[in-house]
Amino acid sequence: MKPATDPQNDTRKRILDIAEELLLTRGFNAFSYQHISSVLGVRNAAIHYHFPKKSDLGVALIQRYHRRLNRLAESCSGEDMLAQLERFFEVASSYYEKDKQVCPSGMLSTEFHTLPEDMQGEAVVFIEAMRLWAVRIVSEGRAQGVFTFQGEPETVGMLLFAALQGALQLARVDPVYLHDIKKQLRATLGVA
Amino acid sequence: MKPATDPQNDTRKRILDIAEELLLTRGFNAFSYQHISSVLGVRNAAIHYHFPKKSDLGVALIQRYHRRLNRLAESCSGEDMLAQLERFFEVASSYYEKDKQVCPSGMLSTEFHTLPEDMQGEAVVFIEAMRLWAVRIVSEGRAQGVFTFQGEPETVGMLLFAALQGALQLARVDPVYLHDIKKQLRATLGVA
DNA sequence: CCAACTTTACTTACTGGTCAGTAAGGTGTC
DNA sequence: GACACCTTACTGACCAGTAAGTAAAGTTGG
Repeated sequence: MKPATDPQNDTRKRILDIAEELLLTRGFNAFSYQHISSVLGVRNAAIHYHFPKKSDLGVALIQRYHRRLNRLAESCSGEDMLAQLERFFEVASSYYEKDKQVCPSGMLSTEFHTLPEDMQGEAVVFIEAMRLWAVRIVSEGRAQGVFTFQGEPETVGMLLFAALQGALQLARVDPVYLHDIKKQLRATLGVA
Repeated sequence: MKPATDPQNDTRKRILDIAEELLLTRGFNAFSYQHISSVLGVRNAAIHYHFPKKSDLGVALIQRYHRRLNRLAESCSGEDMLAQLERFFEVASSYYEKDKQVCPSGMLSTEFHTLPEDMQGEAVVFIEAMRLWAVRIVSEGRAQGVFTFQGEPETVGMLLFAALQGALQLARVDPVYLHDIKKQLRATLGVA
């Protein structure tokens, strides 16, 4: 039985929360420990206590995304495929609605070349998990006769993933992208 | 009549060429005037002579992309729509083949929040021009009966644009994305 | 035609700021 | 008294940007 504000993990969790927001709005190269510590009201070195290197923080962030993804994909695996598709869309929309964030895969793949090696490794497995989720939705959706489309489920899943990633980024420049591309993806999957 | 190596513009052009490579591989926030000057074999301040602020360099880069886009879109406007679609794909592929670059719109929209204001303005009009090119190809292609698809040409054009942007980024993590998404886009447009 | 100037395209040298990361010390809790 | 969780104080690297100087090429007036 732990108290509401667990002293053990509270600061660590708040660091991750602030870092997540900074990662998805500014990018890994464009935020600093100063940004986090000033929001948190602690000193710089306090962040280094919990995450000695910035890449430790980055790896922890990606692993948290990965755990969330697994939990979400599992939790909605019982729903019908149309609902699961909308869940996929909702994930994207929820990022946009929070300060026009992009999705983690969009930021990580774009910044990939400048990421520390340990983060690159985590990013690869996380992004592969994202791809598999998209492919599974499309694949099962067609098997159940809910989706109809040209091409293979594997490539349509990748199209779904890549298009939403691009839409979230382009929505920063023109908000219509997110709505229009979700609408078009429904049409492409034959559910419009 | 000017010599092959125009002393007037040679350095300026070489700065833009090196900066372009750095922008599309590392991102605007992740390259410095030091990177450029060391490659060019000049001192840091020489870059500042040609581009006083880093944002001046950024704006010049985007404007050059925009001019190139206009030239390319115009030069292939006489070809049949299938060829124009392949031109669009070739632009994406050529970025990937050069050190796994992403497309300018992908980098600029992802980094949008951290870009200087003058660059943001240029990025908006450049990205809008990209969108219009994609929409025009899809729109004319369907009008001519070359493409058949579910949904509206406007949203399919945006899907084409966003999906390729995402594919170029994800190709850094797994090279299959670029090929598979091009293939799927052809299928979605009914030309497979 | 040439001397005096102006301009172009740099250089060296520097500033002030930000950055990740470290070392050593303090303080409260089990 | 050991440990968790911070603090202050610091280092060295990198960053964009500036100021002042310089060498060469171009321009102009006599």
